[in-house]
Amino acid sequence: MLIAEVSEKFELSQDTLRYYERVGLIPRVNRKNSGIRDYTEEDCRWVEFIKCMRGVGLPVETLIDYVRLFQQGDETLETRKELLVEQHKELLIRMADMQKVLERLEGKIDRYDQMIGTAHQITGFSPVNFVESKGK
Amino acid sequence: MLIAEVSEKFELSQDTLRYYERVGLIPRVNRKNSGIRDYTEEDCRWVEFIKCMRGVGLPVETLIDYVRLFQQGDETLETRKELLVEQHKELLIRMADMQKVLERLEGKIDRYDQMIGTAHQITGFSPVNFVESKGK
DNA sequence: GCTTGACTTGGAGTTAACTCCAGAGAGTAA
DNA sequence: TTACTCTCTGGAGTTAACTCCAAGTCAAGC
Repeated sequence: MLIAEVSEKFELSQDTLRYYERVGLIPRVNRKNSGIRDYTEEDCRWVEFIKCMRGVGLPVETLIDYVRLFQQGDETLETRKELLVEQHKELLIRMADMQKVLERLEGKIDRYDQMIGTAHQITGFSPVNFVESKGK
Repeated sequence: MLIAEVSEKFELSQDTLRYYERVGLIPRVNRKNSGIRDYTEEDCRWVEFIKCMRGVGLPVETLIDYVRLFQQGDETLETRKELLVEQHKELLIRMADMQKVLERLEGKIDRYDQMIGTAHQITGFSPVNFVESKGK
């Protein structure tokens, strides 16, 4: 598979694909005689995996570590697992934070709805204290 | 309240607090005669709010818009609400993505557990296909 | 009056993660 | 052969969001 096809398939620019390979986010892709990249199915799976993980913000550094460990073979199974467990933990924390913000936004939106509904009656009422001061 | 106290209280560097104000992430803080910032409770609430929103990745640009709209008064209530609704929507999307990744990581971790448990029996078994090829 | 420490401003520097570019080579089409 | 298209590499440039720095001000303590 040529880089143009992989780029199309995963909606990643060719530059990004080359960058991923250069920094070690995916293992080195084989070249044809002419030096042109020829992506295998396996390569594509790596691309998809990395795109997915980057998509939710796993750090490039960490993913590079994972790929490096992977290439070192079975001795690193434990370490790789621990790396994944750590990332799983981080994700959980971030999702909990987001859940909190989600609820906070909902509260704020509700209050805006109320204010908009009665906006003409209560002129001079400061939105500052009403909206911002709740749940300091 | 002095900048040092606010910095301490919210665990944001003084530079970050000044930066937030400079770019409009929080409204302008009043100064004493000597020119030194004197944060009110209201200012602190803004700092907390912005820290919280930035913490889950809402873009600086968007939050600046929100603050700007806020300062324009009641005419922007509707717009502000829409902005919050949009961010709420985005958060939901991101959380759904993260949920998927969470499950994917769990699957991967399970497979690593299996492999580690039987690592001595199955020598020569390639982790590449076993771990990476599932659920292409 | 002088030193010290916290604060000010404007502007430059940093970091992460791409993104773009110049110059060159290979393969195909006329 | 010439032109065109796709790709290559190494390196420079960009963007977002801080982070650091130099030079200066001010209030308090000695």
